[in-house]
Amino acid sequence: MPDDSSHDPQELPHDDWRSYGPPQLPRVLESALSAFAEQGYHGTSIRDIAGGAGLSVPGVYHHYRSKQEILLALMVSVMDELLSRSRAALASVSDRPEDRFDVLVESLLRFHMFRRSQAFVASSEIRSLDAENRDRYVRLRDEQQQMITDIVSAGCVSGDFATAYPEDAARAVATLCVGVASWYRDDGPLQPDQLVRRHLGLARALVGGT
Amino acid sequence: MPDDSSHDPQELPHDDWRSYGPPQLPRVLESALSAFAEQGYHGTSIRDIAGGAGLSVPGVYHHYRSKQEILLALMVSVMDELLSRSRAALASVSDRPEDRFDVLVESLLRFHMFRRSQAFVASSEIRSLDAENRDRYVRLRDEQQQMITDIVSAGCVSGDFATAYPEDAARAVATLCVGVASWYRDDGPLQPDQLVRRHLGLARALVGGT
Amino acid sequence: MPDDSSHDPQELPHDDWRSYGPPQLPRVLESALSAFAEQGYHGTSIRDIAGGAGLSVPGVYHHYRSKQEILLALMVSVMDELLSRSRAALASVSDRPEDRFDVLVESLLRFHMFRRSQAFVASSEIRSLDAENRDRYVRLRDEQQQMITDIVSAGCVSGDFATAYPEDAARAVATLCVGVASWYRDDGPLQPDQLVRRHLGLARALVGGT
Amino acid sequence: MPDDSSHDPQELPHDDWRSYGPPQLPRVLESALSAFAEQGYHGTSIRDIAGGAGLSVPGVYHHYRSKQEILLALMVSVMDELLSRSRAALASVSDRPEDRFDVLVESLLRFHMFRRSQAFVASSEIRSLDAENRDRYVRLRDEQQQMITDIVSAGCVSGDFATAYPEDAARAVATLCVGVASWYRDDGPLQPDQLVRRHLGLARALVGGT
DNA sequence: CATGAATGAGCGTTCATTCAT
DNA sequence: CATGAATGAACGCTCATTCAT
Repeated sequence: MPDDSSHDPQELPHDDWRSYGPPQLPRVLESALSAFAEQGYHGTSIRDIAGGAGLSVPGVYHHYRSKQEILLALMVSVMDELLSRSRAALASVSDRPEDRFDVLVESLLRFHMFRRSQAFVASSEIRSLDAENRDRYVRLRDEQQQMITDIVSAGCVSGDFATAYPEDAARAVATLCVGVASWYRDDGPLQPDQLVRRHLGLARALVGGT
Repeated sequence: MPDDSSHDPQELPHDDWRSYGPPQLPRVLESALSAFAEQGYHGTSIRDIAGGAGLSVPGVYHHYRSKQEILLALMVSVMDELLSRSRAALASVSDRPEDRFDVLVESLLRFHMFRRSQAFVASSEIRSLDAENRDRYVRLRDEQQQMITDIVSAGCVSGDFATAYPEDAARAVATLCVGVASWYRDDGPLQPDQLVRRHLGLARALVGGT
Repeated sequence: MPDDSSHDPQELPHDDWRSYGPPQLPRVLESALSAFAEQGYHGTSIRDIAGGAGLSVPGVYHHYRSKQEILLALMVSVMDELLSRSRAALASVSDRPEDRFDVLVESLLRFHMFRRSQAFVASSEIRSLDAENRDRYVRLRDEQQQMITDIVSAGCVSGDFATAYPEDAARAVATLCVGVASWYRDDGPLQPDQLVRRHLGLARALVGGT
Repeated sequence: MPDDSSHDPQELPHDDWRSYGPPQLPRVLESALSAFAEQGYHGTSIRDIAGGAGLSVPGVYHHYRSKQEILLALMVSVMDELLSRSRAALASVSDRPEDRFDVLVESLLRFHMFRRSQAFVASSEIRSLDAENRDRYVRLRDEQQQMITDIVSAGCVSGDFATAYPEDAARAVATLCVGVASWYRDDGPLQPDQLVRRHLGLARALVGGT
């Protein structure tokens, strides 16, 4: 099994969490990503993946032990990058809940714009993970959700936010950001910064901020 | 091919759009629904569907010409019920944008609570529809989205709502309601009326209502 | 799964244990038998079996759940016929150990001549059975071996046989009979009755009979 | 291709044909042997063999051109050792048929005890040899069988043996000895010398010796 | 509607084998 | 000898679908 760790986003601390180059996925994952995004995990064959990666079928199995392992590698890599960028975003601001909220939402929005298909696959193929892998993955996702909830709760305590139901609001914020991956297009009418500004406004409204 | 139109929800005008009995799907669709919800369209075999419906495989083909036709029938039936309930909800109130918004959002929320798996499958399996069927279905879905956008726009004109970007806000409202299907559980901590109240508040915040 | 019990040798009591018609195996087993005999279980593909049976690959799976199940069905059917004929043979003679020995050996010899490939596959593919199936099969085989051992032991007690090591001798007798399946040919120089006579002589010598 | 002839048993004249050290097979053949013994030739992959030998897959191909060549090398080496020991055994006694018979049977028995899996694989995988290799191997095996037949025939002429069908008896003797490989265990109840004594008795009985 | 039988195509996976380094 | 990368062919098995009864 080859060493793919060079592609592991953890190794690249996303101190510049706002900048997105082209995703650095190994060929097989790249191919699997677009196939899963279009046809889903079960609708994609190893031959599809191999073809998209310019490999033969056994060539794919040289790198990954099974189709399931490809899915897992893909989803973990996505979640790793998301978490890494979220942490970097939070590390770049003060302790004020408002600032922390803004920067985290912005990071989520940008990720769901610029890693559209990754984010989409990661959220839609959880059920295709084996029980064990699913547990492992869900823990990562919950960690991300908790980051939002914690900030919203802190903001309620501090009086920066006014929602009576911080957890519901936090979930709505996450839903809003994740939803972006379902409709955003690079070539759409909305410029990234525009999108961020507008949706940050919506997110603030959800938590009863100013 | 037998006539299944007797199951068409359009025939039952949902004048009581708030009340949800058990869904009235033919056995095959019922079985397909839960299978698609758990494993997706491509992860489900005709044998799965037949087994779940207590039918033989040819028995399934007696009712539907293909697996694709099952998916289409299911998705159209879901959308029909959703639209039918939305129209009934709107028909039950005045012309005031605030009332219309509230009632439509409430209807959407209730549908995504009480037709959880239907709504989930309908939104996640669009890509599994044939090109032709997909067009047909998307038109229905756009119709639903347009209902929200129209009301939000009207509210902005009338001064009831204050958002600067009615279309983005309307989409966020829809995302919020659809998202409910992803996490709501009958046996969860939130009572239906409670959920409606809280999320109606969130929806109003999104459009800058009071 | 179709009912193959009509081919089950247990249902035809082999009261005429000496007479061998053509084997009455279902087409799939017939095909598997000759393929296994020539190339072994692992050297035989489902496509080989299907082709030999005049079926498509799924056609084979309509009758048997797996390749392993084919092997098991084959081996059990062989052992059933062998045991059934052995019992019939013993049931046809007196209690005298000499008679019982002669008739059992004759039955074994004839079986290994006229069910050559069956016997060969049954003895050579035990290792290809799953652990569970192997246990089940080995019990049947031990039962057959025990029939010989019991008779030899009885003959030693009665003084009909003179061997000092009845168990070793009984195993040698079985080895002798089973070995026939490795070299006997229908079109060989030795007539069946001739073969039986000569090898019955050898078997008697092994137990120190007269 | 490296020269493996240093492992060729012909170079170690088995003048002490009774003594068995651990088998001196090259690692690849050693690994192939145990794999073939357990799962058969077709049930064994090159990766199995490589793993068992502590080699990489290309490492195996460094020593042998193909899987088939491994099988051939293994079977020839087994047969070489068997024949070499048989000749050494015969060279150690007088011309008396009885002595020659005893010593040859003893050698065969010991070989099938102490080279159990070798003997088993050699006899069960003949069908897995290519046509050409099979011919070459069968000639060796026939040579071994002929040694027995010749001695039995000589004993009949000299009056030492009393069987009316020397060839059948000789084959039965071989079958008896070969059969030992199917059930003998190092840790079984029968000591090697005991086993030899008892089975020599059985072999003598087969040829009508005293 | 059921059962039973069937099939072409395709599934995920592994095979023996090769070559560059 | 190892590692790493690769491949055409084949593996056991399942797919959606059909037809006769």
